[in-house]
Amino acid sequence: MRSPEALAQRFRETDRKVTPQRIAVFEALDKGAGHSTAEQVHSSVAENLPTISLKTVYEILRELSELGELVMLDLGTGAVRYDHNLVLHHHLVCNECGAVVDIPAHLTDLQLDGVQDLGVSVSTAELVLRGSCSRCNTQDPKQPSNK
Amino acid sequence: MRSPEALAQRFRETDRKVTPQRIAVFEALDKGAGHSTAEQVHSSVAENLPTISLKTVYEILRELSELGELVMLDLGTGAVRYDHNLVLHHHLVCNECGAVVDIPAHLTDLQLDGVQDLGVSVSTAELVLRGSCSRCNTQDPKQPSNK
DNA sequence: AACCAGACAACAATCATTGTTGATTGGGGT
DNA sequence: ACCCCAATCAACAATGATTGTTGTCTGGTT
Ligand SMILES: [Mn+2]
Ligand SMILES: [Mn+2]
Ligand SMILES: [Zn+2]
Ligand SMILES: [Zn+2]
Repeated sequence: MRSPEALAQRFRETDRKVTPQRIAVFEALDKGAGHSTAEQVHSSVAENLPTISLKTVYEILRELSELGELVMLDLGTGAVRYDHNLVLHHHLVCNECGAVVDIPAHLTDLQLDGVQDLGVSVSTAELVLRGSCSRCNTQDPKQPSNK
Repeated sequence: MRSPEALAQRFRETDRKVTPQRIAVFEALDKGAGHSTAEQVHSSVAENLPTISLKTVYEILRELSELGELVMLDLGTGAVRYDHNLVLHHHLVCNECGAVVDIPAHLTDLQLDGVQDLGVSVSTAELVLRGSCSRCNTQDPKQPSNK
């Protein structure tokens, strides 16, 4: 994701209004950890903008992903995650605390040898690892960190 | 998945009854293409057993996956897919027709170089490719094949 | 034959997400 | 400063896959 200012400019350029709700969502995403759910974004924004509705948050998040400024991730955790990291990468979902960890693409050599022999053509490749994050790996388990 | 007979034996061994509904689901999975949804299994079984309820199908499928005889797959296609292929492998989801294609694990060199440097430990790695299946790749598009 | 797991109908409930409607507000171009 | 209309709001209803519930009945297994 780009800076809140860049997003505001993008919204103006595409004939969208830059409202306090949108600014607040831009900033929450910018400050946030990076794989928030819509509920989490709403909670975060509502600290300063108590009247914002969850519906509006959903709409802003959808617009951002339609503009390619945000990536919607379905990691099988129940709710969609919104990723502000636009660089190609993969993810690890912690089995203990549910945290989502970025796995840089260059750390995974993804050779698809002979896949084209199946007659298929591949446009995207998404790798989802499951295991333990560094927190749950180091510290004693069952510490409720982020979820 | 193993043969319907082996599953029946497994059910008897674990103090479950081998009912006509269970046998019918075993056989439908055995004959089926391999990545059916619960609805699809129900439709298939209902051809010969018109009175079977969708709820019962869900319960049998859940038992099979709890026993490790079936793999539940969430490929982001809306409904869970039940995979009777127990050998480690990956999947391609066709963007055109929605078909799910098995990608043998040996065709994908999955090197996770330096991932442990992040402090994480990996237990499973699931690769989901998106693109076109061989049918949609070869034939003219928009032919409604399997879904 | 008899017990009880399992199946059944017929629901209600869940949970994330989207849709609706009608009223209000405020951003931004003039 | 004004005005238009996009955007937001509340307050819901609806979606769709899946699970839960309850009370009844049936059929597998011993
Ligand atoms: Mn990420
Ligand atoms: Mn498969
Ligand atoms: Zn963790
Ligand atoms: Zn296809």
